Amino acid sequence: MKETKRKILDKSLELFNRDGFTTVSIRQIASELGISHSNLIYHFNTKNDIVIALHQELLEKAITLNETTIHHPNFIESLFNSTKNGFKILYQYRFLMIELNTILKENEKLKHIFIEIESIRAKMYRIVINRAIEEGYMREQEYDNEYDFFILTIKIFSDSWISSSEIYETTSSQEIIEKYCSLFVKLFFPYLTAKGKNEFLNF
Amino acid sequence: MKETKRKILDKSLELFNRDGFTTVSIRQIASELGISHSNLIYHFNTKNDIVIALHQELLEKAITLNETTIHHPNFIESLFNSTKNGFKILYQYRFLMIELNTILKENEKLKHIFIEIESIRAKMYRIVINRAIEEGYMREQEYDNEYDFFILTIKIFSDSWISSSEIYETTSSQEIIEKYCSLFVKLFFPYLTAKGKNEFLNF
DNA sequence: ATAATTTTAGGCCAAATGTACAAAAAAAAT
DNA sequence: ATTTTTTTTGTACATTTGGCCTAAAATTAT
Repeated sequence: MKETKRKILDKSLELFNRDGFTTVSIRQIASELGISHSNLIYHFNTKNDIVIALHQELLEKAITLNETTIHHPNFIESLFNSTKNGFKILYQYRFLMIELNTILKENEKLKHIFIEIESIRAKMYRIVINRAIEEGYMREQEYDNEYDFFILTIKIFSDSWISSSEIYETTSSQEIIEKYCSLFVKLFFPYLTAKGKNEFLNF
Repeated sequence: MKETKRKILDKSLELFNRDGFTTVSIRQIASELGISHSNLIYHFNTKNDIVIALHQELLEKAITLNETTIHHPNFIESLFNSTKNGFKILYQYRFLMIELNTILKENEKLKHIFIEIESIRAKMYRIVINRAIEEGYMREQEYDNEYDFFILTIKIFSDSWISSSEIYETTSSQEIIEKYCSLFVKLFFPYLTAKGKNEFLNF
């Protein structure tokens, strides 16, 4: 990637995370970089193009992560690790989640991509849960579609923990990620078997 | 309340919900009402003042609701009903939740109010859960602070189901509210006792 | 070395927004 | 009836923003 393009993406991410996507203008980004706004527009026509590029980056990082952690033998350990890594990456691009609705509203293209990915994620969770049941870590459903609802809950949590932390938390990024990470994995606890709960609490 | 003031609040709510808080300007609200923007400013100096007034309205409705439903004898029934009513009211003011971070970022006053209320809500949930345990509807904690974490989860869900629905759902308001309401109460299911689960599934 | 292409800068325009002020119109008080 | 107060309007200004066009500078290709 061209150096200027790279610099634009880095600075945009920094400013979006710091001041919010909506309030930061293309001109501000250019100004903070010490380049002309025309130059910035030459590389990215609109703010939306920048977001799409940043989102693409996030995606690639997430995919890389997935490939390295998916074939982990132990369910509990794998749950803890992949959550932590996933949360870390997401937090680097937190402006995306904080103003998700606004961003998707004016960016139909990104919205499609986003929904598509969420659907894939849901299927992946379904597979993971099924395997956890087979291996005796999670219990069977106690009513129809119980785990479909659970996956929906997970989805909502994943999409919104960053927004929530932005409002209520005042500690460091590190601590925030750990707190919500821990909260996320605890969502699974009540669905674990005795064996699963045991391993969980030992962690 | 003065008639004009009332009309401004109603129209603002309508436009904020429809087009998003950030994109709607004071001038647009005035224009849609057929009054001069100077007149609008006479009543509400800034958009933030309008939000605060709307939030106040939401609050008053929520408090009224609370007073009428809090002393319900049956835990399960009370959970279902108060959730449904609460969700309905919140959905009327959905723009608040959809752009919560943006709104609170530029409105320190509202942020304090919001955090204060959330803290009260958390305490209320704690009381409700304790009573549910005493009455044999919910099980005891299986590890330290389990219910504190659960309450945090509830809080995050309550703050974000509307944002999520805005992205993924295409059905009617009615159906959306019912869906997420049902999802919310299901969060409690794994923590119920056999007695609780039984009553729950009968509902 | 020169031509072609890519990258960068500067300036200008139109639209939108918040802010401020003065004056008209309406309503209320005396 | 006429003052006073409240409500409403019109207008003008400064700022910001995105969009567009042209030219200069830098880089690359021939």
